[in-house]
Amino acid sequence: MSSHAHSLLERLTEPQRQAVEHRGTPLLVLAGPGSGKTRVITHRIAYLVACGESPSSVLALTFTNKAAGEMRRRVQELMSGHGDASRIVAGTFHAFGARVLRRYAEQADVPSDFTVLDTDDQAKACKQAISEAGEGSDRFTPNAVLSEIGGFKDQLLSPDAAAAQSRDWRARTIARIFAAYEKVLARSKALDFDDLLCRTARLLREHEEVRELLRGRFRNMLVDEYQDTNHAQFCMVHELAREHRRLCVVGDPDQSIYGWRGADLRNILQFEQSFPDATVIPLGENFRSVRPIVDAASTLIQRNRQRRHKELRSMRGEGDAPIYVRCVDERSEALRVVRELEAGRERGVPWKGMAVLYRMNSMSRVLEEALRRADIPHQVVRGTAFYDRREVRDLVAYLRLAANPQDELALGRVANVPARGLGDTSLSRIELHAAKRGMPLIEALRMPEEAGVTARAANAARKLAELVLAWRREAEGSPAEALGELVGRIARESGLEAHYLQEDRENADEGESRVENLAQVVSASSEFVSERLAQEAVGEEEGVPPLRTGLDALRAYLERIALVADSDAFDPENGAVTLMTLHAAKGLEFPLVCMVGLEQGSLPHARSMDTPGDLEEERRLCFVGMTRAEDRLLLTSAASRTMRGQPMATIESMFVRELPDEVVREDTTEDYGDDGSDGIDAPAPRPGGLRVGMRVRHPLFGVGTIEAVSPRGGSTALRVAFAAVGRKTLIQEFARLQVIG
DNA sequence: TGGCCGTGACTTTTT
DNA sequence: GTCACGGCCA
Repeated sequence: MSSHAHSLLERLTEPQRQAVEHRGTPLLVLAGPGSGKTRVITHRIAYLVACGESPSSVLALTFTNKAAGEMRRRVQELMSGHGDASRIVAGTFHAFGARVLRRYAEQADVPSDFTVLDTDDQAKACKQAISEAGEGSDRFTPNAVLSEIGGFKDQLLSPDAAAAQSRDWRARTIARIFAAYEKVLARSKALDFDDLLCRTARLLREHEEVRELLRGRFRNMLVDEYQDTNHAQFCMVHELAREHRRLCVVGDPDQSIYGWRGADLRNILQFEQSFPDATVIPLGENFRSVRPIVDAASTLIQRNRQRRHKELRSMRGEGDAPIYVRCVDERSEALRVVRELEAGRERGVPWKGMAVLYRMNSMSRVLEEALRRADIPHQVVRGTAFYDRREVRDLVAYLRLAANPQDELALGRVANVPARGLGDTSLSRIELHAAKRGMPLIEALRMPEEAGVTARAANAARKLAELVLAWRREAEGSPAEALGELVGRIARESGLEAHYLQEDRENADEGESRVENLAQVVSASSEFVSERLAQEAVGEEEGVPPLRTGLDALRAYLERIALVADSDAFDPENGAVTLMTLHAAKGLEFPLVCMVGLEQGSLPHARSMDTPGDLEEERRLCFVGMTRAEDRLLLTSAASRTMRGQPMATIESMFVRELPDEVVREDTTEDYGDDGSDGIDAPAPRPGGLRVGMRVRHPLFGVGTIEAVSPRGGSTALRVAFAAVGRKTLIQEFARLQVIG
């Protein structure tokens, strides 16, 4: 063994070392939270290479780009010159699938220059398919259909196969819509995210020569977050690894929280059935959290039936027990959180070491408001990422058109953005005409008269087609370096820039400017290209074709943004408290964590309370949240929570009762809204609770006396005489008045 | 064609 | 409460 290989085994615990060293049979590492999962994977890769395996024989699959990037970075560090880390293939399942499909496009029966649809286009394509199948979207909502189509794809079923196994009318209809959907995608030369997996799995299953080539190349496989794999991903892994069986998967069934997205827990629970001579190594030592936090989370998760037994032990020793508080309402809850964060700050925890977690994005609002009032710097990890914003997607749609003028979905999105007189009626007329004549839509746009549209629409259509084709020519004729200029030109000539400039002006308080976001796309594209060209110069990323023309660059950039969601935008270096959903928190850790909304209906969520399997997933979600905390964990619930504008009495989460007695139940009678400070956050009085003569406190005006109460429209107007500012008329529902005394 | 208004729906969302 | 979509009217 080389000394470098030897040194890699130092500073690992015994089970970690076993997992790194193990050879010869498939390996399942059951890695509890904070047990050094990433450490094991990265050390294992570096160790394999140090023992003489070629870096290019290593394939490491992850779910997120962030995880893949982190893995590459850490492996590189560990290898420190012992071998070429850049030849290791570490990427997401989807990116790997896309790469294989492009390479073996012919065998996979996909166009080699396919584009990848985002969720929005997927919905549009689905709508289109529903209507092409002759159904109304009243009976079949795109989202419901899409999730069934996703299910078919996950099971590697073709539309025909799906139709063949349909029992009733509804299933047969959905299979027909599925077939229509596949046609829409094919016309646009597009694949959706599920295609990247299922088509790769089918390619590997059906084409022995491709399978053998890839098996020969990737003789060392690793899979991260194995509990989140779906059936198609399992097939990809199984096809590649079942012969050489040099496979190491790492995961934790207790942290499987994506069942609703198709993750199949059986993949990890029944690993030994799929790979009969498998070895299993549990990692139960937790190096992240203090003992009472680990114990509380562990007690909770033991209620689940669908799990593999694993003792969790804190290696950090004693610390504060988690605290649970039942608050009056969500505002009071938010204030309790604020108090906790401020106390943490006083103990020396930096803001960035704190997180507030919730089940639903809609719960962030009240928290944001409270943190803003308390002047606590914070960032919300949003559901809608940069590339999800309207203006960005509009520009991206134009870019896609330039790359692929046949992209009907992109065209449909921006044909009339900004408004150019080419509305739905004319567009569908032209679409119909194109379909009849069997010509690409872009060609039909150039001769709109044939479709019989108004002169205004015809003019707009022709201009649009000419624009798109001109961009396309420029893309082909310009060097890759000039991508930024091309993107800038498209932003300008499409009219988007002027359009959003106008909108920015009218909407000064949008917070951030849409035009600025467009400019960000321009700079992001040009940064992307220079990065890629720099990599090419040093010969990194083998097997990826070099970028020559602007068109190559444009395609590569589009692929990147299709496959890179930007939860990657989460920046832990930012000196701010992080607000995010429990799902988004997976894989992260913070010294101080607040988890809000522990109520029946929120956690567990109302839609997941009735079936035992779903309920267990909710419990795992709670487990994941709790185990993010290193030193201190605050759990809260609100006795009353406003949902859909209505205040509703809530029932404490069943998970609270499942926690051990050691968890401190804090005094619940305390009202954080009535702490005598400025009264800003006092809960509003119940309607009708105010009477003439009452003394009240207003956040801005101070203390006063109610002089009159009168109904006005649907609300109640109050005349209040304030000591400091005199008489004011206030609307009761909006003025957060607090009754004194 | 396009804008405005009313209705309904509304977990989570690695790619 | 908020957002998105569909229908209706100018």
